[in-house]
Amino acid sequence: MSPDPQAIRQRLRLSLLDWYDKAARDLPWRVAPADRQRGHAPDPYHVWLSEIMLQQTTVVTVKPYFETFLRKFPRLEDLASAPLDQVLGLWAGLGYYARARNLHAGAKALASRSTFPRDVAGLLEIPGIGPYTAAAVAAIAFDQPVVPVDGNVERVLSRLWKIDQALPAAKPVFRTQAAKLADPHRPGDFAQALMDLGAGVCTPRKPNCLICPLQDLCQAYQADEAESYPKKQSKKAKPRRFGWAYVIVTPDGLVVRRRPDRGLLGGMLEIPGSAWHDDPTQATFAPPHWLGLEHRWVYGENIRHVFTHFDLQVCVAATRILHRIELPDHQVLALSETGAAALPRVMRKIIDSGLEALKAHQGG
DNA sequence: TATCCGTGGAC
DNA sequence: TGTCCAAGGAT
Repeated sequence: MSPDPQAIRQRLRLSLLDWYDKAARDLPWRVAPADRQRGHAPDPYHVWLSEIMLQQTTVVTVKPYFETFLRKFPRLEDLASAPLDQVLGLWAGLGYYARARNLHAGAKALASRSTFPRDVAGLLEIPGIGPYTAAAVAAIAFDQPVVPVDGNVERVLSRLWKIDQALPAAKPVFRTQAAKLADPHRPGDFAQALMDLGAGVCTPRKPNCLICPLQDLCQAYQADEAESYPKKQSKKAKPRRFGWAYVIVTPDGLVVRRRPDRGLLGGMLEIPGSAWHDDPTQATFAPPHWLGLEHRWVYGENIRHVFTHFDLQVCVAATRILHRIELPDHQVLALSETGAAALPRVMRKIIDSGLEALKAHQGG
């Protein structure tokens, strides 16, 4: 007699929700399962904001940013009416800066509506919300019976059903399997339970199968192959690129400029510098011509930084100039204001390197 | 479908 | 040092 798939899925839901009731993580954007069952609903704004921040980003990293955003923008309308540059400044360091621009556009779109969209179709119309986030918000904020499919859910499913097709090509398979699992009674908790399981038990490396509530259902565990799932397609090697950056300190502060609002570090501030070349011999010391030639440069520690699809190595030169300057396409940022500025991490590294070099050479 | 898009932590 | 990859979306 073959096992009934419906019955297996029902056992899975009960086991996972029972585990979640005891083991749910306490997260600032989450309503605890006990409170949820007493009728406490999460704030859709909080759920949406957290989900945007959590795209490809760990909980530990997101927490302080989430707290800061809620403090600065307690309501959706506060975020919608904020200047974009403030949003970029508060987002600085979190990465994937298109998310910050989409968050701001999304806030405007949401605030212009009479109600927060409650279903996947409505949510998909909001900038920055794709299939995963639409399902996550629909399930968590509104208890719609859908299952968001993220890396955690893919990993859990691949092991449960021992799915051999490789990601990302097999994503449709996972979405089909996930949809079958939707819990009709507690969709929001079920979605969060899957993610907690993936984050804390069914981890990429050394999964803790011995405490897993789904152990008796897991086909990969039974084959002693949990760690070899999910199957993934091999990735291309990352190239390394090279460039120069020029940290220029004037009496009023640092010379910076705004990057184009699309593409790498879109809309963020940067330190003037060369293009980033694949060929290191093309990255030569060539400070901005508008500075003139008589400047004395000091050299900071080279910076290395890892982007998604290339590694970057930047040589840092720094100089202090005694006169004020006005330049088209540049602005001067007071040193006291770099903290709140829209400076991505790589630029902060460059600034630190340059300022350190200037300090080391002072009076020397 | 494939590529582009940050950052930090674990191993 | 290298490698993986984390609650993905836009194009």
